[in-house]
Amino acid sequence: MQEAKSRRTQAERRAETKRALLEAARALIVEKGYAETATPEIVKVADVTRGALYHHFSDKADLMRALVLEEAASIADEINAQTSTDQSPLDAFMAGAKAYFSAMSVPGRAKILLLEGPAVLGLDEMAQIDRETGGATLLEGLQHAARHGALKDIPLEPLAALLSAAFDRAALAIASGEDRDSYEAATRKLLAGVLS
Amino acid sequence: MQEAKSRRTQAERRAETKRALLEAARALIVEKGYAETATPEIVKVADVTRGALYHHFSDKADLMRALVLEEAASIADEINAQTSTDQSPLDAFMAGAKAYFSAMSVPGRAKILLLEGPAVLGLDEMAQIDRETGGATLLEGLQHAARHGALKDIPLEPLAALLSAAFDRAALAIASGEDRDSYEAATRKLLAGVLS
DNA sequence: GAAAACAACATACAGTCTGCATGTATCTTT
DNA sequence: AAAGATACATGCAGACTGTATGTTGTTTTC
Repeated sequence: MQEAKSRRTQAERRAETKRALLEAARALIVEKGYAETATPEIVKVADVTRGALYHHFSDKADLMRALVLEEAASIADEINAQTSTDQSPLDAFMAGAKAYFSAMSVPGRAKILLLEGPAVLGLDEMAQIDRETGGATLLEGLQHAARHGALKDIPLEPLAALLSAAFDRAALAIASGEDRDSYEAATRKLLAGVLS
Repeated sequence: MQEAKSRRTQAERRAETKRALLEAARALIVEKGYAETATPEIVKVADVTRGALYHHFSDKADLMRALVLEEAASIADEINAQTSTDQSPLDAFMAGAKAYFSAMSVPGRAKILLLEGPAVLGLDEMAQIDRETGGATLLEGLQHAARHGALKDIPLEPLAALLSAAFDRAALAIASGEDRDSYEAATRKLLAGVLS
């Protein structure tokens, strides 16, 4: 029987401090924003030193990047878990939208992914993360609908981008405490119009 | 005849240094972003001292606020200048959207108003500025359309928010060099669907 | 099962930035 | 023209970031 703290394997040490750092950073950044959250404060909450932070992350933005990647992966997982059986195109889209809104309703997630993330990492890198994490679902849905006759002569990628922006806005509003049903109704109206 | 530099009135002095600061800040922030633009650099380009900056603006964010207000006012002016004669609802919306895209195409403006602004001032303050500057046009258009029968049982404010987000995204894409016609076509599709 | 090698931290420091406090020049008022 | 106000200049304190260097804990090698 070995003591509680000693004799940890290196992998365990790594994982534990990284976890502590990510959780501390998440809480502080959600509360006060990235720019107002200083690294001395993060490591104080995480109960490690700044040396550990800069050992695991190349700089403060890199820590933010790790946070964004985690949240993006969680979103993708939660949406994939809600495997929608095949329905009408509109219902399929709305099911996806609702799953997205639910996943984005996890406290702090919308702020990290839709506000602080783009500000810190830039739109380009956020778009790339979105793509790699599984963000092309919307475009694929539109392409599928287009193959069945609808959306003639409409450029699909721009349309997907616009719809995505609208969904993000809805998610942000819902996360901010606005009435969920209203935003879902507006979302449905938007989708129904596009698919008509 | 008085010398070129001396004998300026206080109002002139104020206006000139404020202008120099705003222009220097604008150029640097557009180029490198707000966080990466330091006040020593701004005053160097503006050819004044940091004392002048902090005399005219309460802090760095306040300078950014002034920049945002200027750009927002310019946008409003440019859109109002394009007084659209009364047309069909869809055409009226599209005329407004195109005017918005044009106004947002001024170099740097989209970055200031849609990226850096929200990051520095927060979404709430940006929304307030938008409202005060004349951003309710979209909602008014929807309300007008609703009075003529369309949009039954659809919550208009959320819908306006979603459309606004889509427009912003289109403006950002166009400002980033994406194909303007494609985004206008997608915008039209979105609007046509909503108004159908 | 030591000792060497390595990974995971801890500490100290240099450079920079922000905001303020205090000093000086320029303009306005009387 | 003197007094007051306004516009700016300079200097400083505190804080923060990133790095360089030192130390502790873990794994590997013989």
